[in-house]
Amino acid sequence: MAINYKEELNEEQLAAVLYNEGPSLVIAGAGSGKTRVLTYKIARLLEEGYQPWSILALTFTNKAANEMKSRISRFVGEQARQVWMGTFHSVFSRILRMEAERIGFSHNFTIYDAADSKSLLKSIIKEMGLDEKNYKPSTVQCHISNAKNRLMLPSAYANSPEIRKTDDAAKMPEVHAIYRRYWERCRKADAMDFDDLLLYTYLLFNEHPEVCEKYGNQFRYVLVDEYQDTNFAQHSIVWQLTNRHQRVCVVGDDAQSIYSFRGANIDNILKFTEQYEGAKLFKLQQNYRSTRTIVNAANSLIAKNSEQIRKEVFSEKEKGDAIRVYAAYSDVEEGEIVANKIADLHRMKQIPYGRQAILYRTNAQSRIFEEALRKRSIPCRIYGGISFYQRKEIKDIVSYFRLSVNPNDEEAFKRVINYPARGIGNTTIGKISEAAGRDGVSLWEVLLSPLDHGLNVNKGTLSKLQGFRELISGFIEKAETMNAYDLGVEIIRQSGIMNDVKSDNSPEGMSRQENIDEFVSGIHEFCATRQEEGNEHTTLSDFLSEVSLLSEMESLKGGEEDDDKVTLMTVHSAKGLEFQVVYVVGLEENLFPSSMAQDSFRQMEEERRLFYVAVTRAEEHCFLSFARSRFRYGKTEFSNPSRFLKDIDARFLNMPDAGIAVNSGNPPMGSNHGYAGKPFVSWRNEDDGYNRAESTPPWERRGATGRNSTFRDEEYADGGYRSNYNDYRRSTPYQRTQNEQRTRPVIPAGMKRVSTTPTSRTPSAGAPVQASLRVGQVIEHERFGIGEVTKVEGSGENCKATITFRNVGSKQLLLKFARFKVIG
DNA sequence: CCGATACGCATTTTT
DNA sequence: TGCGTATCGG
Repeated sequence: MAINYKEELNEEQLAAVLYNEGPSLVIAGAGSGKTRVLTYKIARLLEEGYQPWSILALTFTNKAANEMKSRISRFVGEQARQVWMGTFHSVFSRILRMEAERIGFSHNFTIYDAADSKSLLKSIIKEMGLDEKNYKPSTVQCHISNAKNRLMLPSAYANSPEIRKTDDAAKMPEVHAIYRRYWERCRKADAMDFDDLLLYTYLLFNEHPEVCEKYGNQFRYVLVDEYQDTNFAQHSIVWQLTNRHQRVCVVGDDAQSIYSFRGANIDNILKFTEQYEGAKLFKLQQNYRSTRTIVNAANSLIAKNSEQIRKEVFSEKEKGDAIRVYAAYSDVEEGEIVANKIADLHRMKQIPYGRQAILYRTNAQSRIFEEALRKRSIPCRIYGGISFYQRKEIKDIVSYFRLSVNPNDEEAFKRVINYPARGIGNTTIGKISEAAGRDGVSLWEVLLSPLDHGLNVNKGTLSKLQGFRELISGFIEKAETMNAYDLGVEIIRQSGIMNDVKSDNSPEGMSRQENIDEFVSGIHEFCATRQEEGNEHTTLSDFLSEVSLLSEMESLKGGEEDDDKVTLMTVHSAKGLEFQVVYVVGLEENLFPSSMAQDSFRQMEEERRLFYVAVTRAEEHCFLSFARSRFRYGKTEFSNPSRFLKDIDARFLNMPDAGIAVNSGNPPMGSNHGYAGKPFVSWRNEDDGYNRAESTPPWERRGATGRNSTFRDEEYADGGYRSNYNDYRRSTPYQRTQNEQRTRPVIPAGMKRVSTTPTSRTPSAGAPVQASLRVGQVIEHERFGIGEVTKVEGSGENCKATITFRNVGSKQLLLKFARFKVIG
């Protein structure tokens, strides 16, 4: 497919795409087509003759990687599959698995998630006899994580006077010792935590120059998305790979750096042109997303920050409405106001629920909005909460899997040795741990030869341990050859998990059962996909190495985007998204900006960037709101409107009329006579321009008197929307996932579902018509959707077709296994 | 080894 | 307040 770059890109985008004379930094303002530049640039490189596998494109999320992959495959077809594209963690874990032996790990090393590493730290703190009041696992974890992000090994940590001083001051002088032990324990367990994936990559490249050279040569061009979110380790690895050839392009927006609490270092992007001398700077400043008002408002806000790369983001879209600010008495009223507005826009302006989003600073705020929406029968989807793989029942199963692939995995071992209950209690586990620690071996090795390691337990216990050992040994043996799905099912049965869960008929038990079913389907689907792509065999190890870096079941989720629900999420998780209407709520001091940021300049600037991200998510309408009182930590707290409301130029705001506050600041505690319970907020008439707002926010004007509520006539004009009550599905906490309350996937007509229930797969189920597939035909695949056949190879059993799908890009499918129907 | 009760704590979280 | 963890009793 020929790409008309000139036609499809603006001047700056084009320049950034075409530039290939050295390193480049693309500063991409919000909504300025950053992903567009990256994808066109990769397409261009391929056109110029770069081999797909010589291009490395790094992102932070799987979602971003998948998105880019599918966009690129629309240009270049199946070549896109060979481009090295993925998250830092997934790309480098792939490399680490290939090179594991060089750094003392095995190919099958485990990846510890945050919970695993926290649990390990907890055990270590306990073993060391440290005061658990002073040494909170999460704090220690944070220190260690920071150290790793800065490429600091235990020895360097222990030898750094500054760090030791800080730790001493924090009453945690022994963190260096914990770190060292933690490091060793991970190695014994053949496990890496998330930070290790980066740190060990760095070490691998650093200690094995030939390996570094190998990959440096292979990746002739490296691109990085969201560079403002990189930490020092990531920055350093990119440098290791590119410092020789300097063919690197990083894209990001310093104004959207909101992850410093995770180690992101804004200096990486601010100082990029210093590190890469002569790097060319491109600025994408035209915003294609939002109205001029929204863009200008956001500009005026971010201008209040001091550290940033200068840029002027502009929009050529319509002017749009002023940003309205809603003042509410209470959190509950804030919820009602927003819910009413949503209903209003839905009814009066036909704005779908699915294009409206409520963004808040903290997850705790979601509940009020959820309830307000439910009262109005407005469907919503709440993001946040624990992800699928963090659920206990899933983690338990995954732990068995992990153990079957890597029996030295200490956390998995401890998790399942007595689940389901088999009479091996804490005392016994303690003895095993002790023996393992004493002899410097893994728990599993103690189990293999308990006598050699002086394990002192009674006969009964010993035989129980033998039982567990044999159970796992059986799995280990099978893991090498058996298919992941078959073995997975076997493990769930034989371990006793199946029985345990089946015996629980409580609602929670049923939910667990469903999750397990879904997980099993997921494994099945994973194997089926791999098979269709031509991989004969999928082992548990294959499954684990992909799945341990997924937070959701992204890989197998059918598009559920189509259902019309209001989105509720934190501002952090909204980064990268856009909505026609955005409500940024809870704009109060000590909430947004967070109370944690109050005494730090840098953190306050980050909060402001966070607010900037929130506002720039809006395409057409942006609403801001705050509540004067809020129920928090068991009592009602009063608060002041956020300083950020004053940071936006008043020209772009539509403030509530006078009379919000009796006085500026907090109403008298406990005696809110005069306005308690009354809806007092009055709004201006419909948005019609900027210039009415006054420079002093009304709540700061002294002596203003309240006009009584006129807001009902506008906000509660809710006519018909109570009728569809039944459409709304109540969400209960345990149904909440990172992605929503899930609904059963819809099975497209004419195709059999492969894996709703694992047992539903019969030999004949959905057998595809395979005889007559020709280039140019359009098919609908069960998972990948609609696509066009671009290539057919082989015949009969081995017939393999290349299909370019509209949404997921190009895939090679073995017709023997693929499930689809021909539609044109 | 599980359940009940008490205590203490409380952002954001791509991987 | 409300959850997750810690500890004790059966």
